[in-house]
Amino acid sequence: MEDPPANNFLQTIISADLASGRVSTVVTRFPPEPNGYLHIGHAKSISVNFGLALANNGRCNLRFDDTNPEKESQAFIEAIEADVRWLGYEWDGEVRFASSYFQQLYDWAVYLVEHGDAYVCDLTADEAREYRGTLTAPGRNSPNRERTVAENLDLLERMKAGEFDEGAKVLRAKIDMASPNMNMRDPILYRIRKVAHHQTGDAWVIYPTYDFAHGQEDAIEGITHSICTLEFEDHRPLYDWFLDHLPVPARPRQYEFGRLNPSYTVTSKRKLKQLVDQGVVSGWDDPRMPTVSGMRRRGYTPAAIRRFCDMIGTTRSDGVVDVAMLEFAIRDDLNENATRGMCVLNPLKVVLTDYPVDRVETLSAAGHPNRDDLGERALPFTREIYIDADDFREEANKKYKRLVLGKRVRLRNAYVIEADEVVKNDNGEILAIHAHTIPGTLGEDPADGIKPKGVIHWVSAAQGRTAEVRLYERLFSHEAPDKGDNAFMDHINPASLTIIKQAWIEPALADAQPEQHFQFEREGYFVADRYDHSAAKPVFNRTIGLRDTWTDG
RNA sequence: UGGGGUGUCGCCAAGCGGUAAGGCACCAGGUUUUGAUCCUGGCAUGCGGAGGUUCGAAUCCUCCCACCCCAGCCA
Repeated sequence: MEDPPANNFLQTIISADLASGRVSTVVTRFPPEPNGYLHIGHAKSISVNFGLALANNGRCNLRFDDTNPEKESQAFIEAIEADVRWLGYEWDGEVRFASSYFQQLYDWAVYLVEHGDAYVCDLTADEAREYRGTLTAPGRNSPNRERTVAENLDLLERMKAGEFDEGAKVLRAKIDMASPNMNMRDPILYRIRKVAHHQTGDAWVIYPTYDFAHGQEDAIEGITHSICTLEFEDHRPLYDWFLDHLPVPARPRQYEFGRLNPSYTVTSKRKLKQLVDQGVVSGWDDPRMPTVSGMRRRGYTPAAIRRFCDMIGTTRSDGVVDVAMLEFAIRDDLNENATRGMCVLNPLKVVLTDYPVDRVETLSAAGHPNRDDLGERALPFTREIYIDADDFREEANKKYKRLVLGKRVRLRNAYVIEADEVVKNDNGEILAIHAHTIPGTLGEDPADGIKPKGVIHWVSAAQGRTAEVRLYERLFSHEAPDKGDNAFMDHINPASLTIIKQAWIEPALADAQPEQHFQFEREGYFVADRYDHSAAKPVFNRTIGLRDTWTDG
């Protein structure tokens, strides 16, 4: 892993802990709930947790926080494992599950009851909310708060045995209903849910809440630094309270960092799901989705995503990160590593009238302008070729560096040509260009000293192949689509996907393997679609366009 | 109006009492058979605000302001 050592407040804490001897080995964990797909925000968390373990010669567990069977599934578990691996990380040992600690957690619940620290409460959800008080007013004690230990033990056992209906009873910690921290107002430890669990089946009808489970899971696994996002900060006193009141085998500590909020995107599971459900995108792995699987299909690389996470840093402030930074990371990676090729998106035929009709000249082009190890590719040149319609104008000002009637242009990796005439139909639409080659310009400037102003890409009409090309742009046209409740649906970019059914690609590109990355010169970075691409029917997705500083003249 | 946080360039982010790193973006040049890459230069007398301590403050103190999180039997 080439991740540079992190230098942030978490590393500072870890270094101090290592130096003081509080911990001898750093153990972190990435604890997703298997109720959805991983997105760019999770990628940051993964990068932080695995990165810190790696940088300190420690370990990082992958633990599914599966305490709420209603929303979870095995399918999500498998997808998450695949995403973590794809990002380039390997967890320590076997995958862990909170559910495999259910018996231990229950035993600890009994322990709290025995010590007078927890009680069974009969309040309904509505009543409980009312008893809880508000942000500014203290709550009131539950009428069941002073039940005897014996009675609580009996009730808890019967909850576990399935004697009560869902919602009829909960187990709560006895802390302080007047605490200014809402999380300390007798939080719920167990609730009754008579649904099968994807891991434990019908073994349980009561399930622990996040608060009662997380810290203890960390203790069981010997997690030294339990890193989560800022919104859990208020839960830390509770996290510590459980560890203080239970005979846990270790003493983990919780630390929080600021969530990643990229501009022009939404990352809440609810909103992403809405995009999928309403058909705005084709699925969770649609190339426009900020999910790990979506970015993968779009053509982002694990290295670029990791690099991006390093670039943005890890702090306790939460701001909006400009997606331009993510775009920079992927361009930077692909510029260095992607093989070059030529693809004409908006074809305009050019007939080279001086070139023999049946002649096929096999030229050679570098796989990469400054990396010989990426080899060369054969490039057939013929009398009829396609160029992009945007690369020709009948007349243009001096800033236009492409083909202009009566002027010259360099065909990338081939000859310099000069446009002689425009062929139009009755409606005045351009059908083709007639041009001629300038002899001796293969790898050489024109002998007459009249150098072309620009270079354009092209594909042989006779030897090229057609391909479907999907041009993706940002899903949202608003910098902060997440602002407001449902407003994000109003900011969807109607042009986020343009499908070109018949683009022309040079023959070498038909050999692309699914998920292979390319730079289509002068256009951008593209990837052969993970699912739809084949040699028989090539399909490429635009990952990101090339940086374009050309201001039209 | 209770509690917990955060405020350094358009964005991210170093800095931890000694006189504002870096990256992204942007702007201006140079190189270039990709208007890409690459290279060079520019870009905070200022660190949310106001006071104060100090020879000296983004860094310490006081007060104020803005924004974020918390009232799921979600995580």
